[in-house]
Amino acid sequence: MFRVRVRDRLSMKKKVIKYVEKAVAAVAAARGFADVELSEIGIELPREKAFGDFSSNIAMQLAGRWKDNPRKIGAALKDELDKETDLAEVTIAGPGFINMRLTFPCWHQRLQEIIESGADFAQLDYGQGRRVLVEFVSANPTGPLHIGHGRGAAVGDVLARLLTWAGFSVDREYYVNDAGNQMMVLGRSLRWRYLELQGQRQGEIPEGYYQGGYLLDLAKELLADQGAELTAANVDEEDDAGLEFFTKFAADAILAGIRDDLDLFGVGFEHWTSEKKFFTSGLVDDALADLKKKEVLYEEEGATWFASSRFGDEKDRVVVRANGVKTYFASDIAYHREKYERGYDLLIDVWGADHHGYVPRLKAAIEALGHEPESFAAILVQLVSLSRGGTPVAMSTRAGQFITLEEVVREVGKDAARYFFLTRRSDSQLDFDLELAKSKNNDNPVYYAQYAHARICSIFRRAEEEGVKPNCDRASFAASLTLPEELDLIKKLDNFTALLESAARTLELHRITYYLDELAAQLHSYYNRNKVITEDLQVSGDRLLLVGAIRQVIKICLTLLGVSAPEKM
RNA sequence: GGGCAAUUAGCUCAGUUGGAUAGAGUGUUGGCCUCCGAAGCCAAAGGCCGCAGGUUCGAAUCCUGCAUUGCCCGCCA
Repeated sequence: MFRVRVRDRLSMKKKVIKYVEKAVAAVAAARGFADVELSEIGIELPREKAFGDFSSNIAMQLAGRWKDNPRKIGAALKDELDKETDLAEVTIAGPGFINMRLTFPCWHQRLQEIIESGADFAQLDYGQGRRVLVEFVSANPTGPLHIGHGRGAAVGDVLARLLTWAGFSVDREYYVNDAGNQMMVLGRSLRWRYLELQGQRQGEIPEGYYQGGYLLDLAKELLADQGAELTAANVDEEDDAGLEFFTKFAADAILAGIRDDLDLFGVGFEHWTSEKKFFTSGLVDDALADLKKKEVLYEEEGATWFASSRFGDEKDRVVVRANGVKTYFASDIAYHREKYERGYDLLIDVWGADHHGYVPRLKAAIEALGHEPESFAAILVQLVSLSRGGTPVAMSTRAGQFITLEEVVREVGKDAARYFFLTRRSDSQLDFDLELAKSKNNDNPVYYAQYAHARICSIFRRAEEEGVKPNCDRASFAASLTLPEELDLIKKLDNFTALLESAARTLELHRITYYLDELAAQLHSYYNRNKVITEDLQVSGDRLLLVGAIRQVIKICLTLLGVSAPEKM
């Protein structure tokens, strides 16, 4: 495998931090202060453009420590900063903010770096090659994926894309919950449908069984394929000896359907891991033995408990029931233990938000096993409520009345569905309106960004017709880009690395869609105000550089989101 | 009863480590195509950042209490 080279050099912010650090060190030395905690230096993008490109509150921070007036300290720092040739202007404002403005050539050079980085721009070495396992969807193979699973799928997949981009080595994993009671119920439900088809059962399917119509379809399939081969033992409802056949048939078929749906949604997995494997291979026993060795298990009332409360959980949890059956939690401990053994440095689980109470106990287990609690993160994904043109659509998994992911993707398209799921932070509730997501010509947010991309492509097609080319001359590169909105656009592009780093650090994906939306808005606004292709060759050539760089970043964003970047719409 | 989270414009939501005059979309009202794509742009109106205290140069952001809402609290998975 080739190693991805980090092509982005310094973002402007990091450059400015260096200047400020240097100035602080100089002033500190002059005042006889030895060490200053330089990590505390904060550089911000001011809200008001008039304040400059960057601003620092360091003078106010130092004021307390040095027992001096912040504006005085600011003035001393300004004297140092004025020596930097990249800084066009340094001013002290308000209570002691230091506002800095960079020179035009400085920004033009930054644009050049961005363009030269090409499709790799803003790739980070934040992850430093550490191995991450993102586990998501992991829906029980008892029915088709619904829209809630779709959100989890989008979040997990984009998380994996983002972390890969940020320098981690990432694998995606689907944990197949193919052990336990619900699989028995699945088998019984299919068996009942099968018998119904043969006229041996009438009326409503019993309470507690899976009611969805997909089981009836499966039963038909089963009857057509191999119905004749089923023995009396297979269909004996008194004795579950033959149940395994139905369970396996249903689970395999449903899992295959799930794979197809995810494929349609643009989501693939490196690993599909079976829960059953953990019981049959003795991995659960190994994990429990490990915990026992660490002296965090005890017996009480016939059951075996894990002392999770010692690690911050609110109470201890049962791992082996009094009847000798190991709990789901026990297999989950074994599962996560095995993930670490496979060599992953960081585990990320994407769960439904109703599982939030489960986080402390799993974290406790991870800590008890000797791993850093920070090496595990659970991303909680809130429910999706579905509506159509403003009126809610009722959903009930048990009653089998729900809109499947497949239906949604076929109706609104992969791009719109994915984008919609990522416009809000994952732990806040989301209303998904089918009509809105489907609308192709007005209110749909996904088209806003795609349109910006297509629009730039259109400009380039036009430029080619007119024989105008981007300005590649190093001496005059981008030199005519001096409008405030042009500099704002370069700043926005410059800030992309910081944006991705914060998204990767916090695991918050909505930051990408917000950034993309803002960048597209700036582009549209610029386009409406200024013509890219003009009589002036230098201006046209420079503006093509700028919009070309914007197209590049929009495409990176869309790719990270798994959304297409069309050249025409 | 205990725990976790949330509360920002009519509605849906952003708001990096505490920073300067609080942001977007949508909705409402009014403008912009003889001009590179109007799936776009511009402007106006709209706020006790749930309430009350505290911390400090400075709070939507941190702390405490209260109110309201959602979720979780099984030897289920």
